[in-house]
Amino acid sequence: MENNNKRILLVEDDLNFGAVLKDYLMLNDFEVTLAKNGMEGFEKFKKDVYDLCILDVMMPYKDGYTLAKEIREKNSEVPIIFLTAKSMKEDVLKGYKAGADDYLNKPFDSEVLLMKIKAIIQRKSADTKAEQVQFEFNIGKFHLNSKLRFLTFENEEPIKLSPKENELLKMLILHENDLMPRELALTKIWRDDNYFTSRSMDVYIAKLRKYLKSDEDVEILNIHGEGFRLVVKSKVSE
Amino acid sequence: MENNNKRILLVEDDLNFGAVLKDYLMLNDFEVTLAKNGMEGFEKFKKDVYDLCILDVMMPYKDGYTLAKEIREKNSEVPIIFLTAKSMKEDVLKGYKAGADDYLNKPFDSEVLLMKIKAIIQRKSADTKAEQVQFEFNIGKFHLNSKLRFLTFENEEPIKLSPKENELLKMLILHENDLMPRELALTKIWRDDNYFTSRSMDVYIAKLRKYLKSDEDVEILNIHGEGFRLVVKSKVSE
DNA sequence: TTAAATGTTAATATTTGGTTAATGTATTAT
DNA sequence: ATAATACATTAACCAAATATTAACATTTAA
Repeated sequence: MENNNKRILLVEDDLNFGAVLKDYLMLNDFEVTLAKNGMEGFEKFKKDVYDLCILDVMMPYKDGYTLAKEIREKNSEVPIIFLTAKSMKEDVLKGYKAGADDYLNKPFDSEVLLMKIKAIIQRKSADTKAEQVQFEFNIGKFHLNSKLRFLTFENEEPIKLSPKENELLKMLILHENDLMPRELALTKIWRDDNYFTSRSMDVYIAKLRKYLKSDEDVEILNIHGEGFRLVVKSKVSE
Repeated sequence: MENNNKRILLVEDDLNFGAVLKDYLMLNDFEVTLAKNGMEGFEKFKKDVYDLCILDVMMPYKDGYTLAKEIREKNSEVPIIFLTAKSMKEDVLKGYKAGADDYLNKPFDSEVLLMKIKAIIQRKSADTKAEQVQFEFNIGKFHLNSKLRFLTFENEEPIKLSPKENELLKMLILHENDLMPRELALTKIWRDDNYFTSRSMDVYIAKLRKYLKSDEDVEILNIHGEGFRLVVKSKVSE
């Protein structure tokens, strides 16, 4: 599996320790965002979607519990693990009350943390799946099921799309009649923007054009230097 | 909180400690069944439905891990908490691999245990409702009894399925005609998602395909990089 | 008119899946 | 205890699907 790695928000004021832990987690195929205090942590949390938060309890300005409460207010589902230096009962209870899923006393073993992370993400993953977004689209006489990666023209046999074909077509449809910037597709789908990925994308545009030929009202236009535009002509009935 | 009717299976060989813990839990409105060893624990587990299992790790005859694995084979959802005297890393890892939801080092604070119990039951109670119930399925000309792990084709002799075959087929059926994500099966059934478990799953898909060959309208399709899809063709009569 | 950008097809590389058999592991029967 | 068994995992090999790169043609904008 490539880009569907789980995203972790790590909030830890000890920069040294934070960096080491981040590296370790990244080695284990997680995408890690490191914030160095509660304030920054909350800003990052609001800006992105995470599968798990690991919060240090003892931090200046805003401690882990306060941060956890704020996070819970915005999102009641995301799993939270506390890192705490003290194994005081009060702290543990306070943590659970703030909505913790688990806690770990420092110093802890990294393998144990890894296991906890896996266990927690696993138990949550089912629910998270519910947040399925939109995956069915109509475009001209075509119908795209982007979950099963099927493109159907009228009543014909569905064409199977590859992951990249599917993602690209979906992104075009989401920008129907509007510019889909090159850069956007490259950074979101190819996760890199350089000469080669750009050429690769052009190859995929060619493939999509071939698929879409059956309906002459549907076309992918190029906007030189900017990106592409999926247009549907004569949208009479709708 | 109306934790009142939650049922807990407590397996603890130290009778004194077990009795005290049981009383404490009952004072907090749980229904508690106490078993004094792994054998008895498993018998009681089979006879009744529990919302949570608390297992001592160190027990004569059958230790907590072994018991947990047996429990997991019958029921992959019920939350399990381990009680362990040692805080050895190996034990903790072993526990998580056996499907633990949490563990506690003895001696522990009863309030902390209570918090954990509440946290775990709360997080599980949502999912548990939907699943768990149904165990008989029809798929094409087949009938699956996932409790007895029997797969029957028309009037022929039932095929006995292994636990993994059974779980996997059930999960496919629950997603009939839709995508069953690889990741879901791996995290739920294999409890880990890596190269080897993924290959293991492919082997099981091959086994299921062999079983399902008798009905040519039933097929397991692959969606490259995503997962599998169980389809039933020509669903004419309905 | 010329460099950069795009269109297109084909060749090549990489990743993922299908399948069978061998190996490992624990349980049950002898 | 040892053999038989059931089940699960790992290995090995091949095939299919997907992605990238190369090569060359065409278009666009300055």
